[in-house]
Amino acid sequence: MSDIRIELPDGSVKEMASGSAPYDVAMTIGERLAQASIAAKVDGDLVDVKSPLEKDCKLELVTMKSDEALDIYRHSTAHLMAHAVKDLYGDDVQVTIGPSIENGFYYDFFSDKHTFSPEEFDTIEKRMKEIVSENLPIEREVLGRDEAIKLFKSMGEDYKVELIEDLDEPTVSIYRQGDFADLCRGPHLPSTGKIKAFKLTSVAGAYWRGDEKNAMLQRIYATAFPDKKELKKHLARLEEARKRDHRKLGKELDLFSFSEEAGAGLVIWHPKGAMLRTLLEDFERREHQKRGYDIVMGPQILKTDLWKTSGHYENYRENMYFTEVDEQGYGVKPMNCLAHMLIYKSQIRSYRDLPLRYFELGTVHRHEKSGVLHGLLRVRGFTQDDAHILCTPEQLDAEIKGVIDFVQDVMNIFGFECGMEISTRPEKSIGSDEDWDRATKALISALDDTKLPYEINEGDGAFYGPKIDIKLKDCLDREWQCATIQCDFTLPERFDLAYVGADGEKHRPVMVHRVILGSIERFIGVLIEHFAGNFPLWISPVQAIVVNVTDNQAEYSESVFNQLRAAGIRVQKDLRNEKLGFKIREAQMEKVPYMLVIGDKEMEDGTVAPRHRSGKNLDPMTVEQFIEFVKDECSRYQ
RNA sequence: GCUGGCGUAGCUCAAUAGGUAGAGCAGCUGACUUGUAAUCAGCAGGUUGCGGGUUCAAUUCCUGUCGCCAGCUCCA
Repeated sequence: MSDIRIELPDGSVKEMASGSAPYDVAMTIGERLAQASIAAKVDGDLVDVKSPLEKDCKLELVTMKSDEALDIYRHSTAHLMAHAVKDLYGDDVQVTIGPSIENGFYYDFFSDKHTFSPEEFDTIEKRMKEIVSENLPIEREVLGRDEAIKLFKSMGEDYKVELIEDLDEPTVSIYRQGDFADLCRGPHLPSTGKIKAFKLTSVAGAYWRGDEKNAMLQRIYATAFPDKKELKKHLARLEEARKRDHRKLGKELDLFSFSEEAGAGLVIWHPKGAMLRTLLEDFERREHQKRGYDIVMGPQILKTDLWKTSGHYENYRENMYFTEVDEQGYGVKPMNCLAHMLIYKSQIRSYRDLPLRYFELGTVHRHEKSGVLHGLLRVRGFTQDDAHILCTPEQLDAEIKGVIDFVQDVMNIFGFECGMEISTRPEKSIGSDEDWDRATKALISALDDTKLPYEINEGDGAFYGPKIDIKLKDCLDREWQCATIQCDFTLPERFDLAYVGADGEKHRPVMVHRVILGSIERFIGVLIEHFAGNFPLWISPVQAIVVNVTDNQAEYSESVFNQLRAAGIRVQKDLRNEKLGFKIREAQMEKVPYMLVIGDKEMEDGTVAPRHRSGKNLDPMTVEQFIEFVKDECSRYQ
């Protein structure tokens, strides 16, 4: 057998017999490296440590320290779980697929005989641990297509058969560990004994191949880490995240509620929540005015015919609420664009008028499927900070840049890091190539200017134009779209919008549809979790609370309260005959930024003793000083 | 919408071989006049989400419906 030349990352070259495996190469370097190697990269492709090398190549060993390792580790743990499930339930369940995901993996099973429940997790985990301690070798085997189909048919694994039948390959690989075999591209850990720490977390339904027309499978989610310490850390992190869940905090801080009687997905804002919302809305109006937007307002319902003109009746009807009075049909608005179109059309527009930027805090209603509702993050009635920019094609570029800047300014103010995505022309779409090209380039160049990373989703744009989506994460790392910037070629067309150009001819304006926070509801939801309810002073519904030590200071406390309120501070008072510690505790749980303690000392000196919710005490100061102090801390934004 | 789980006092939760509900906190009343995360005592509080069924008897079993949770699908 001839020798092959294997180049290692440090540039050195090993001469090995053809057919040697990466494991053998590792052994020539050291046994510890060989034991630590869980896979290898051959000319950039991931393979098993035991897969034979046939020709000259570049080799890189993959240990748990490398980025790819965790994926492989979790994928192997998914096989381990499937193995355990097959051992326990045999032919009652069929395996399908089980990829690694962030922090762990899942595996989808089909069964019409057995329904998994979390109570079984212990049993499954126990069996998994047994297989780990058996330290079974995980072996790759390459089969011909027909052979593989025959094998999985004999095993009664219909889903695997379907997968192979759809594969356009002459051969497929399977991985065996003990008597368990699974169709898989690999690579995998060399043996089950390498798996150290995992925990099944939940079970939920999932459609076969993600299509709701297909069978519903049972998906078991699990988390897996290279060692127990990291697993524990991850579970603690999840626990911590649950504490800042906006649905929990919303109730505890008395911000909002939902009522079964009112209807699902309809937010009821309590005084503190409504205050928070009002502060954000005021902020938005100021910021939009600064940037040359005109504030407009449209009606809540518009005639059905108009929704036909816009195309919503045809494309969006299932999501809309309709009503009929005096034989006239109306649609409750799911979007704000219609009235904005009408404002544009209310007079003849010159190119000198453009760009026009119409801004509306527009409340819309959409009948979302019941299963998707989620606290404030997905509701049926919400208010968008919506604007439509109508401009000439030449102005598009600058307008988009302006919006991106706007989004960045605002996200910086709140301290959000956000992920950006750009979506390009889908197959089914309208508009000329030239329009799409111009708009897509405008979006890309604007994003390039920000120097921030972004992803491109080819063909994921709306049918009417390309878009940029900006996503924020909730406390459990689920992403939610907030800001979005969309170019639209349909509406100007459908509404026959025009402007008179310098040439005296009619031209079609371009429309940009954009939101900054997205929906006030969703943004507040994310905001609550981001700050864990400890809102910055400028948006805290209650900024300070006056707390007296005994009845003796009641009158003075009352006057302090009145002064603060008159100065525009959002202040409350707690003059109950309770111990100071008790009152502090309550204010603390309400996450009030400043507690103004007033005892005999403060009363005599004409001061207050502010205690910050962090537990830090400020030096006593006069009421005037405190007012200045608060105004100063808020001054950047209001 | 789909799959699975769940719905008990304002809140957090108890109560299974079916036998008409119990605790803490909050609330109310009283005492205590208190210095930075819970003072004590007493009182009151529920047609067990809602409708139907099985049963001598249903919080518990069945069914429909509304809502909530996890995920899928879809979207701000």
